[in-house]
Amino acid sequence: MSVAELAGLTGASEMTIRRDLEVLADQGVLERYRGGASSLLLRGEEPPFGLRELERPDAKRRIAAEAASLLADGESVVLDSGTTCLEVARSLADRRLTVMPLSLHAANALTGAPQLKLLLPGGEPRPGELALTGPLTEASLAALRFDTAVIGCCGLNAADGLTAYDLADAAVKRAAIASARRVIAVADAAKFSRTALASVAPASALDAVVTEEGAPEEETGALAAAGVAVRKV
Amino acid sequence: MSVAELAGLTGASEMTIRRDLEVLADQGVLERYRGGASSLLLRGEEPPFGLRELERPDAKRRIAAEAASLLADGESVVLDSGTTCLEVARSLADRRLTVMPLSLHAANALTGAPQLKLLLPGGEPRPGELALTGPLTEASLAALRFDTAVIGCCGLNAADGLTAYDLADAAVKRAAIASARRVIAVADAAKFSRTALASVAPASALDAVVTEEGAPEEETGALAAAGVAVRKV
DNA sequence: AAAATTGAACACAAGTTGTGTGTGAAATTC
DNA sequence: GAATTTCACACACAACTTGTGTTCAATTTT
Repeated sequence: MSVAELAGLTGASEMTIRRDLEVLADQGVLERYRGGASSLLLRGEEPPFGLRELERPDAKRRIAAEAASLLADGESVVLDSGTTCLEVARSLADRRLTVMPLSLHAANALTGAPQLKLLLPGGEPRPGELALTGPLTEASLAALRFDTAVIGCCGLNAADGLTAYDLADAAVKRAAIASARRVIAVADAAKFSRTALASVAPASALDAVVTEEGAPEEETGALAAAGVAVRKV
Repeated sequence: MSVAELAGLTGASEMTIRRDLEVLADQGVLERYRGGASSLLLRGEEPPFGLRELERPDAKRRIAAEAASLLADGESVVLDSGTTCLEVARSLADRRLTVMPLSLHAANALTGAPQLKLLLPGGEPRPGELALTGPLTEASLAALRFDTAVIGCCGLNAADGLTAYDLADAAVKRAAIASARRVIAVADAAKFSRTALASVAPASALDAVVTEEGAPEEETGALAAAGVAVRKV
């Protein structure tokens, strides 16, 4: 895509296009070259956090509210990384809970929550995503036992189970699931038609899935048949 | 202090005073009652983070830059909590280092640093301060060995050593010092005339102190006599 | 019951952010 | 090496956000 082409398509000036491309290049979304830029996504990779957060915010908010309603006051919760789980964090701000978020985005959303006991795992924040990963994270999780784990994912279906794009992320999710008595997965409709590289857990490891009305019947039916409580909002 | 009194002193309207008082009350700086508010500081306690960050930012920046210059590329550094250390974090953003910040403020300042390897300890972020404390933090530190620790403090002098207001904080500082080969303290001039509740370490535990020109001669001299390299900027 | 205080709604000013234009410098192409 | 394109800086301008003041009804206090 050339700068002139983008300017023509958007109606913005070339200067604006250049400025925006520079920001996106810094985010790692695209590669800049003289006269234009080429996308670095689209190759089965995950779009960057900033872009994903703009996708269907209303659906995520509804799913998050429903997941939050499944938590009882006083519970201890481990909260996964990702945009949907960040929304869950936001809807937990006024609750009385013990929460361990697995990303700095969620942690920042929860600092200042008056009644919430916030607990951070150690680890290395992945650039952009700010998901905490690595041996420190896994060690922190291994040392604790939570009432509930709220897990996000990149792909989810009965056949492949819960999958993630990033191997380090998948290991953390697995550790979170292992250290929780109850596992709730949050997933919008698009997740059911996707399977990512890293396998996290079979569908049978989940106690409940919160999704939306648009989720394909055959997939949610198969999950229900596997003993997972499916809630559509 | 009554609302009308404050409005008279500042020249602002009562509505503005009320709004500002509400913010400060949320921060825990003061207690609101009908007709006015009373300060919760001034009792030898530490003013809240937001206020401290506005105090002498230029001096902190100079001290931070000097401390940063003492670090060599490639080093592993544990970086304490507090406003001065937050400034150190900012001046580390373009360096090639491994950094473990002990507060979420510093962590947020360093996400996005391209060449920096960021490592987070676990722990509970103290409200406002966002300093990570507790057994998880101490365990994370105990498992690691750093080249250098950059430590802030509430009070520092040759007689009482390095002191902090918060007991949990002091324990974390002690753990950070114990897991580093070299210890650099950063302290503006005011710290030398103050001794806080919790004792962290004797002055002899420090390898270097970075402070400013206004620091009292007798104190810096006593530190130098104890074998501490003192740098004034 | 009367007085004082408060919070909400609206209007307004100031500061911030994003955008466009013009210019000269730098890089690429022929 | 000259011509052309692309880029980056500077400034001007508009849209938006933020903070402030006013008014007014509701609440609390005396």
